[in-house]
Amino acid sequence: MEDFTQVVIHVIRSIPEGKVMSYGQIARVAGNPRAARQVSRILHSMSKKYKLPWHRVINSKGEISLQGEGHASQKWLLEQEGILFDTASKIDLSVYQHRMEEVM
DNA sequence: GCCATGGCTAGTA
DNA sequence: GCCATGGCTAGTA
Repeated sequence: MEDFTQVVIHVIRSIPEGKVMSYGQIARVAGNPRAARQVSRILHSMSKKYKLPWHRVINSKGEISLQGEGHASQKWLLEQEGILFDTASKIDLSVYQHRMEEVM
């Protein structure tokens, strides 16, 4: 596995319960600000294998990016951790975003 | 080639 | 709503 992927996985694992990070933010912390889509790719293909808290990753607008069934289960999981959604089904990032220093 | 993005602009109200 | 962005897994041979 490549370095960048390794770091992204580490960062995702470090998101505490009840907090979220955005794809772009994770990419930034991992040292490549332009690799947001990469983060989505990693989540898509490696969440199971590496037991990632995939549901704690949302987009920069505070929305769940997944569509359909995935959307519902992600929302449910986040609510179990005490995260509140507004009427537009969005999360207040100023409250729930996990702040983190750059890694490596 | 795939991906679960993000940020900026035009164009409307 | 458009489009530039970029690192590389999974699954087959």
